[in-house]
Amino acid sequence: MAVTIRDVALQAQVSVSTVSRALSAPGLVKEATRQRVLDVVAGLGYQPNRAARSLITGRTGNLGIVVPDLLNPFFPSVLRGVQTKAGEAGTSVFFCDSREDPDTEAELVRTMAAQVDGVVLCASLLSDDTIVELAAMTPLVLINRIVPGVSSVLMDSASGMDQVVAHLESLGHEDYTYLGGPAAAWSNGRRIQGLAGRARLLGSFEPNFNGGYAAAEQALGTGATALICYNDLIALGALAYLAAHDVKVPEQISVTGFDDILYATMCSPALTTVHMPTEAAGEVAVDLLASLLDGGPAEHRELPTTLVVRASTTRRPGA
Amino acid sequence: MAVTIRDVALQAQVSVSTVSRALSAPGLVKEATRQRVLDVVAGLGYQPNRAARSLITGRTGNLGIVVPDLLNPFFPSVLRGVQTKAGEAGTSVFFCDSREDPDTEAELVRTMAAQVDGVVLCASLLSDDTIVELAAMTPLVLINRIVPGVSSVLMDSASGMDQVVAHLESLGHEDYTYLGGPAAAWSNGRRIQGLAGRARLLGSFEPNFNGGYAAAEQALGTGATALICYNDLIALGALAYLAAHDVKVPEQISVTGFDDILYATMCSPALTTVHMPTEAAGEVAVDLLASLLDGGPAEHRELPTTLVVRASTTRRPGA
DNA sequence: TTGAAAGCGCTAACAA
DNA sequence: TTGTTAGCGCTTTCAA
Repeated sequence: MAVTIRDVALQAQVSVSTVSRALSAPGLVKEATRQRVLDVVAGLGYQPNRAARSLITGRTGNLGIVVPDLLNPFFPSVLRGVQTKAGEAGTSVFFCDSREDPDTEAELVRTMAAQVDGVVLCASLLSDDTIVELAAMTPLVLINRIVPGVSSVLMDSASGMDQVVAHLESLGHEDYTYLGGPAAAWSNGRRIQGLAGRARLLGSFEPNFNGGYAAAEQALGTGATALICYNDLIALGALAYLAAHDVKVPEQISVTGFDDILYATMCSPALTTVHMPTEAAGEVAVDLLASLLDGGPAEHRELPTTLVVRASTTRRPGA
Repeated sequence: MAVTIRDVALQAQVSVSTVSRALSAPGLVKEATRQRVLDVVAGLGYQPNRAARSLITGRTGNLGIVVPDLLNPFFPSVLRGVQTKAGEAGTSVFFCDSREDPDTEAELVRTMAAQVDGVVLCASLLSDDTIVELAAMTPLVLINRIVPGVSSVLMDSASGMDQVVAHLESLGHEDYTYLGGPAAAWSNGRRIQGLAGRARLLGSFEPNFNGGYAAAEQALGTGATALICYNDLIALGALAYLAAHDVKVPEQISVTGFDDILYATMCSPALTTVHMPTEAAGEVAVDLLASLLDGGPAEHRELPTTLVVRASTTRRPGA
């Protein structure tokens, strides 16, 4: 077996409790003793057994994150933020992908709950009630979702959408269609709010490339001069459909996305979209979780979004 | 506190050992007893404490994966495969992103080692020696890397590269340039092997969009009629550079990628690239890890790659 | 087929 | 400032 706290105690000629304290409550040990212990620890390469520690403290030192779709670049970026912040605190992170399925999502959170100190739930498709129930089971922080009494961090969709519409109107557009995401997605509702009735609503579509391709097909008949998409993946799908049908973007029709994933810069035309501070959101979520674990109250943070104007939007044809 | 094994024992009127056996060694318990225990377990919603179990068995029921860059869509896809397979066995997965830094990578594996049953190391930038050392510390499975004595699963780059070159030659190309990835990346060496001296070598470049943009700038002077890129992200960067400088792809110059990330279908022109079975690789890695944990020997698996011809390649100009 | 009891490695009273 | 000791919740001998 690996080296235990007793080996360290023996070699440092102190009791196990002194070793334990030297490591986790340095203030309670005489400096000289502490140094001796630390030397032995380093020499032996001792690493405390997390299971044993966890058994006593009730803390695991782990946290979990569940996202709807790892293949949407939006989410790995959130993961990265979570890992960065958690890593600083020596916390490890479990991940899970619910594949856009609410039942799987709830199941995953329940499973995780047993082995983490808390979980970050991203773009949840669950009902408010289920979320509240889950939050009673384990410290929970929501990303891009608001449920009363549950901590959350929001990348402000409504304001982002507002910027999109303002941008299109400044270009003379008057008739635009919103290609909506999943009905169960809270962000979708939020974006529709941001539209404030100023757009024709279509959808719901799957929030991925194929969904966008299908969406564009439906949208083309509406006579809209601009397509506002639920997210970049849908926008990219729409772009592909339009290209395949010789509809020029942005000359004939403008297209906007949401999220500002890496691809939004790479595609052609580059996508006008709303930038979301994904990594920052992940980091803030970890902070909120930490404050929850310290016994703090549920908190809500809002992160600003910014419209990034690229090549997929231009003046309304004939305007 | 949560419900413990004693609560179950009490209510089922058996000893704790019987409960334990009913749960983890059903054969050793009379069927009727077992059923009674199971009923109580369900009724109470009992979940065994993993820390306590782990303390005794020495197994954590967790595994870890470290990848160089979560923002490269190639890796989330591997993650997904790992999670899928691990989830089936009730195993949870820790993830870490090394940000393309070998020191960080080694550090992450060492940290993980203490709290997982094994780790999957993806596209490692470490030296063979370090990897061997790590493998002595914890069960280890490599993805896209071969080190003698260490389990690994390979998506066959050399053959993929061979297909790329054969494809270009069938289109009449004679002069092509390879835009290389990181020198420390084993896959890069492997791909160069696959080229078998048939291409001009340029690089190394960062394996991302910016790297590709810079790479194309250098490559344009070489007079090559085709650019073979280390990965799709580099190819995408190259595409962007070429578009910005009015070089028509594929009319003036053909471009190929590697990995077949989702975006390779979405870009314009859609990218001719080598499809990598990423999710499958993740799943196989988990299998290999499991066999390692069962005391099996280090194994090596190779997964086939296939060239996917899309719109970014065509006949050599003037051919 | 079952139960009693001894720990796994650690932390946290409680004493000294 | 340090040591002694009693468990945390579970699995696994060993006996019955």
